[in-house]
Amino acid sequence: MNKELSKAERTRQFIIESTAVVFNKKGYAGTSLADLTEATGLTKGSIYGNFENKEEVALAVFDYNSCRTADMIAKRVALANTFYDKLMVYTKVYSSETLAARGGCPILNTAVEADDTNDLLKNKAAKAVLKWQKNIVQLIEGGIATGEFKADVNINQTAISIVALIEGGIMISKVTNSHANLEKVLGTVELLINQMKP
Amino acid sequence: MNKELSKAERTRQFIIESTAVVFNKKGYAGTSLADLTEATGLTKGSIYGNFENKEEVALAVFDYNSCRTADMIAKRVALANTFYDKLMVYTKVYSSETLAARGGCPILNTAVEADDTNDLLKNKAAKAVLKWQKNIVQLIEGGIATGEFKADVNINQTAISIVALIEGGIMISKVTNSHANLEKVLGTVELLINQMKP
DNA sequence: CATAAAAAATACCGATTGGTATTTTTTATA
DNA sequence: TATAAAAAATACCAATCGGTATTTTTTATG
Repeated sequence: MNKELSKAERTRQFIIESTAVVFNKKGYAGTSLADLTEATGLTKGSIYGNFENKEEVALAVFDYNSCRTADMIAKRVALANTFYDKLMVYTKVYSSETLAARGGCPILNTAVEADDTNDLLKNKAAKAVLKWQKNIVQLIEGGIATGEFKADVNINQTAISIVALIEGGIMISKVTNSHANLEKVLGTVELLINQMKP
Repeated sequence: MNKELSKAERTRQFIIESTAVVFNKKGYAGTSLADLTEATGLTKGSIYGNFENKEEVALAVFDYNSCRTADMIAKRVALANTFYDKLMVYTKVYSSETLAARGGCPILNTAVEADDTNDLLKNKAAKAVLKWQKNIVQLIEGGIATGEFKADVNINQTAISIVALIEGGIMISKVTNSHANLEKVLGTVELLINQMKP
């Protein structure tokens, strides 16, 4: 009786999901194997039966964490009718405080920790940033094609600046314990989007 | 013969300066005492004769790292004649790649690592962010007073957004190894500043 | 230059780190 | 339900962790 996934695959997924928050909060270096056994209720032997080492767990967890956010955004973007509304999804998603409870944005956390210490994690974070930027670029291009946005918009600069604002805003709001700060920054994201209108 | 500073004070400062980059690159959890002895050439006994523990070194290093940047900016701001030029200093300082060589912005690095793990470091990072924002607010207010900027500018939102853009831009450019990305983001900072003109 | 104080080095400590070899338990299938 | 394979637990490992007590060296001063 195959239940779609083998026992090993289910355990692997269970480990990833159970340790996703602790890795995002404590970082790769700050998370110990004891943290992993505590979060999962499993033993070291079991974890090492499913992963080669701590790094492999961290890499899988990053994929899980970043895909979680990306999938959620993609669904909301798909539901919006105009390219303007699709872009506005980003301000609404990050305005809700669900991300903070899970330790903030995994891209930001991983990028900042790994950029001088771990190339595999760094590359994953870099790809996630560029994919995000690319998605915004496509939404702007779509809006230009339909006439929602001006044709002379600086597409790449606007896209990367939206990402920078959101990530910077998350950092600021988390460290200052002030959601109001994030809302101000998201207000500027909205401003950038509105300025693209003809 | 007192040379201004006692031997202990000089050693303390030597430890701070010698470990400033390694702490900024590897983070608090990722930096071991072995890293500190290696960076200083001193022994553990010597380091612990001048600091109570690793945390106290990290706290002193954060102050040193953040003051270094803040002092450099303050000097450049003081030299600029208009409030517009004073604000533009931020885009020029972060455009130079000196920060990246030292592991990026210490405020960003510390805020992201410590926000869920170390309250003392987190509070220091938070204060540095708020002080930075306050400085920008004062420059905008100065510009409004002289008529350089419009009176109806959303001061706090603009100030916090400039900080968010720069910090987000640093994260993106470091993780993607692309200084061009930071320059695009700094272009948007310039845009925000220009939009305040009457 | 003798001497006391201060600073740095040495030599240690128990606890925890990431990781593995082996045994026990669980699972799936014939 | 017997059995073999797979998965999880146990028990262990050397190395490193942050930290300290003690000894040696350096420093400043009378």
